[in-house]
Amino acid sequence: MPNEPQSKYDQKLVHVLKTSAAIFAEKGYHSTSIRDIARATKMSLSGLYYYFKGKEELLFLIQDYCFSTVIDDCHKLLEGVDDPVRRLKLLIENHLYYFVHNMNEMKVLSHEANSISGDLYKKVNSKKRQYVDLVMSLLEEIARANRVTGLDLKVATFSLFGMMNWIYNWYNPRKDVDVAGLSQNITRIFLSGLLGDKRIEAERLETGREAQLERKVSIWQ
Amino acid sequence: MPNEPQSKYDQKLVHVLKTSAAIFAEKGYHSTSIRDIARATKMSLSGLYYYFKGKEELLFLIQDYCFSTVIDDCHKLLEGVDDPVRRLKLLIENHLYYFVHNMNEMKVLSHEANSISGDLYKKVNSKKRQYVDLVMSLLEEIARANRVTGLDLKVATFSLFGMMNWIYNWYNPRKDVDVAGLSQNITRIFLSGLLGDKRIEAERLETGREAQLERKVSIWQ
DNA sequence: TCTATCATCGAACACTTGTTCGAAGTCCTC
DNA sequence: GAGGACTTCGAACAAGTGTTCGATGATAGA
Repeated sequence: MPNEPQSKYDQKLVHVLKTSAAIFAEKGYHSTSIRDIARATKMSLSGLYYYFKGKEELLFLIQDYCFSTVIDDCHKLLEGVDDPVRRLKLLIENHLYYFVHNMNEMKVLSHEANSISGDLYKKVNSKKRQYVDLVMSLLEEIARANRVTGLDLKVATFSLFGMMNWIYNWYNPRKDVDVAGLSQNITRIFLSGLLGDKRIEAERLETGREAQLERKVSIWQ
Repeated sequence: MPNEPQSKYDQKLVHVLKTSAAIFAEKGYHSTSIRDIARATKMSLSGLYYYFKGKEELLFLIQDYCFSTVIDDCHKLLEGVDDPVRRLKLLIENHLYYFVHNMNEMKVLSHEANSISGDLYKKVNSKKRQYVDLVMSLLEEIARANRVTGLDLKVATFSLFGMMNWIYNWYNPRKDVDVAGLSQNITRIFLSGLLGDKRIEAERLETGREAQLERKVSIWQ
């Protein structure tokens, strides 16, 4: 997508994408019809198809552009920073910053990850994998430097993504802490959780209680 | 749902619910047609409607029964345990235990939370609120007892749920750590994150870099 | 002013959707 | 084996879906 002097075409495309993202975020991708989007953008049904080949490409354009921005800015932000802890902090901050300021698009990116298929899915997902790898290697570095042992780094990585990406389910920018506060809190929990107390690591869970209660495995009994 | 000698009716209903949950988990609720379910259960389209009033009630039955089991067993497990930290550990363990052993149903519960509406939505959500309150009050207790300051407990609460509920996006029971390991890791990260290092709390994020890079607010520029 | 590209539209198509309804089949009890 | 409840089914319906197509404005460079 071009940068400086956005053409009339680009402006309108962005308008379509923004509006679509808002509706997708509210009703979900599959429950949104092209007619819904036509109504919201005040365009005709067929007129929309001038801007995308099909509904799935519409979803792709939102996801891809949104995610690309997050990643690109993340790399810019990390440039020249060597300390892995500092790098991680900046990554978290960047991620949450975009999440909060583009909740619709980020929700569509997170929640509709599997609503896309084929090559378009592959395209988004290869970027996603890169991003995950970046985080995981950062955690590895931090863990090694701080002699963290007995922690599964894949669990740690996706725990962090879970904390960050879950916010579209509860966060209300008007009622809750601001982005800075959100970022600080999550960073603090995760980072001191990562480096944290060996006492907690050592303590075993009392699996005894499980058997004691003869808990079902399947909820269906 | 009755317990001991399940009637033929109940057995078949459970079969329908389990099969539906599996398809919902794979394709998503809205992209699943009743015809898909008919095919998978080897029943006729209209025959299914003997077991539920409509597609939405089908989703409700899965979500409600699944969540009720998790909560009921959680309360049983916590009964007689006073130490809030121990209570939290057991809650996490219970939650993850059911998540891993009933991934389909728990994914449907998490991912299709907004695919349900009206009274059925209210019913599921009032339980959800109770469950969230239980966790939040547990965290409050722990934070007070350990003189944890400057931590937003709502952020902490939903960070925990994010860590736990996100697993349907990545966890593979055949490749990754087992439930016990998963539970230990997440408990360790969150708990030592909660009680954790004051140093991390004190450290301010370098918001300077933000301005330096004149990052956009909206990704659409 | 002519013209070629850009942008938009109404109408229609082929298809899938959730749901209903009346009629069968099946089972157990008397 | 008659009667009644429980269970299943085929066929149909009305509504909504994504997408296409040919035609019509708009725009701007020659």
